[in-house]
Amino acid sequence: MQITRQTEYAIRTMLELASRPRGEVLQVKIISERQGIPVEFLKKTVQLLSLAGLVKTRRGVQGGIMLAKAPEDVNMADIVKAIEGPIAFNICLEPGYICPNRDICPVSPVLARAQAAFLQELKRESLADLVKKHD
Amino acid sequence: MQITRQTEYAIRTMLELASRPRGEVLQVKIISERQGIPVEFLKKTVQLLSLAGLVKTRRGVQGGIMLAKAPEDVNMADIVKAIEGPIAFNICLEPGYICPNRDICPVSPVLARAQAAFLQELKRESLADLVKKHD
DNA sequence: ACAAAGTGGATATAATATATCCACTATAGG
DNA sequence: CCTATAGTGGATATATTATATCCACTTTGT
Repeated sequence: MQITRQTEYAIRTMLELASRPRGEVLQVKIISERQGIPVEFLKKTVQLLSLAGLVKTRRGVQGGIMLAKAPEDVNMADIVKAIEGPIAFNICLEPGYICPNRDICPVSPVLARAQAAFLQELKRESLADLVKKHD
Repeated sequence: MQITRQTEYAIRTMLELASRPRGEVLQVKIISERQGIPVEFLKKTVQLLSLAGLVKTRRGVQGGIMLAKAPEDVNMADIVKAIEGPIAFNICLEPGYICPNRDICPVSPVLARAQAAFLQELKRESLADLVKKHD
């Protein structure tokens, strides 16, 4: 019942990027040093962010990563989902899962609502909002 | 980012109990058979429920467990907390944890709100509500 | 006295999260 | 065109947590 450390790394990385002038690239190595995150692990994390379309990457000399969208257009739910995949507070809520006794089980609707409430709160908060508070 | 299987076991156990006449005791073994839960594991789970004051237990012959409160007075959050302990969506929200850079980190308040929204939804649903839907 | 049923501790197994290693590809600059 | 840089991707190791099992013990009704 926790977000993973990797998700936190991802959030911190996005905050780093968002706190810089738009379009500036930042090396993963630099971020890892500044945030105390193991480089190799952060590389994987960044790949997930990239796959989700949240960051753009550039290889080679002078390469690095940058936000793919304006900080106003990225919210916390986006980041969490990018790392953890579709959120499912219980197996019975996972996409594609068919509960053997879904007709009589009253639990999944409750969890679904709780989950929706959770995600909605995360959606309300954009990266831009967070950076603003950061100052 | 999931409730554990043990929490689901606990919910199902509470539902079993709530669906019976008030005051009736039910053996853990019976519940485990009916719900397809490993007995020894369910025993541990029941102990957590007992510790949290959600069920009463009786040892020896004719023993078993029963609800400690009326189904109207137990909600989903109670059960989840009984098994998972205090909910903390991130380390920085754990009771007693002091974030090294809490003054500038904008993340924890967001997670705290999301978490509160989640718990509130769970609180809204009593065991009695669920049993009603069950029928 | 005995069998039933919860208590409690120790341990094993499985699953997942976290971290590391290394070979590879793309790219800017000399 | 060579080289150093920086992301890509796969394989593997380690740590942590969740799940499950084993067993000796206590309580209690008959």
